[in-house]
Amino acid sequence: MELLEESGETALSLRAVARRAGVSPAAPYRHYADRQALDSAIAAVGYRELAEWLAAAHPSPSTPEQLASVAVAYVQFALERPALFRIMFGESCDRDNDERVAATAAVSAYVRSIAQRTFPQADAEALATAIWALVHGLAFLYLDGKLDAPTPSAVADRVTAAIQALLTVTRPDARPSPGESRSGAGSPGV
Amino acid sequence: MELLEESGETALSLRAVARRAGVSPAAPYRHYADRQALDSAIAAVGYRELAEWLAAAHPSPSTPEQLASVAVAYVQFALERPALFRIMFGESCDRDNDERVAATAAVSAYVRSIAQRTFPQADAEALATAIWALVHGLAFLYLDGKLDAPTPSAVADRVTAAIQALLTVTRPDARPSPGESRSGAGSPGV
DNA sequence: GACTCGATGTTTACAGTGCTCACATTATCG
DNA sequence: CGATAATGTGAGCACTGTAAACATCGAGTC
Repeated sequence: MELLEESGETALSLRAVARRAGVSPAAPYRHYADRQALDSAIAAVGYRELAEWLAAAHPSPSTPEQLASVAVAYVQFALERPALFRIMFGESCDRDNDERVAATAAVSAYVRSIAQRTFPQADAEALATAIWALVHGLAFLYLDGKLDAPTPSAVADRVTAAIQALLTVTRPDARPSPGESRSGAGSPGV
Repeated sequence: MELLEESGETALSLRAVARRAGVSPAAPYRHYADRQALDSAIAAVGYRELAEWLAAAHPSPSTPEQLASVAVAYVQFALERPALFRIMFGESCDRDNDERVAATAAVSAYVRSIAQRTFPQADAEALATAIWALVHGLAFLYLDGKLDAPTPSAVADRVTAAIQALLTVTRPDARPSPGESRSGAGSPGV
């Protein structure tokens, strides 16, 4: 974890960990089966810290505004600890790691409870999935620079705006406009 | 690209590319400055293929249902070509790579045009961000096994359900309590 | 045609990595 | 106290990214 905070994810190696611990390069293999096991262990810790971080933003959100503040916290976590976040989510998950599955299940349950509390009338399962995905996607798009993140507060504003936008969209009683598709104007160019 | 499809992202190395090309280990350096440059080039191709893939799902969506079909396509792309998708989004983006920024800008514009067409009355910018994030998040959560993906059609169903759930949520009349800023004041450590 | 020069490829080399194995040390507990 | 499990060590292998010096080859010019 120290290495991650100091020098990012590329600096993380079993050998570097060994050096930091003042121990021979092979020693870590007594504690972690392989590199992936180390990653899983770190990720598990990360999930727990993420849960605490979110709870600190709001222990039990029950309004869209409170939900938004937790969403902002999620994105902030990703941006403040990018290396950790990438290890938590940017790799194929080792599904055999119990610690790891338990921790992610906890996050998942937490999101579901928020969804249920905030929108009791909705399909909680689907809504929870959607909310987690929305927030998770925002985090990654910012992390990858697909969305500009000039200042933390600008990010916070855009996150809340995005959530606001989705929640306030009223389903247009879809009568497809007779004129129909404005010629390929919106097709993906490139 | 061949290497990616055949053996996943871990099999991708400059040396492996050289071998595949029947050429010495140092030869690729005449074409790519370093490993990251190779990744960027691959990613740029990936963005273009993603754009085509989405356009194939629906050339210019203008209803929530059509939007959902494009969303499903996005997630499918991620699941069918995980290694490519991870290179496109799972690494810190090299912002100096022109090809790359252009391609992602195109995707971004594409999403915005969909948002605008489908929900003309909404804040297009924010909504586009939200939709992209939602879909992107779904893709990553599935990719990482945070959401179970038993069959492609089950995934498709859950993706549409998630979008449906978000779009049909009616906003409960919860007016922001006075004094609470909407940009997430109350979240820790900002 | 000879000649230059830029693009491309080759060789060799170095440092860092994951990982294994045989061996040493230490700690714990019966 | 001594057996035994836990932990650490060293050397070594195959692989990676990257660099530098050297070779080749092709297109265009005199």
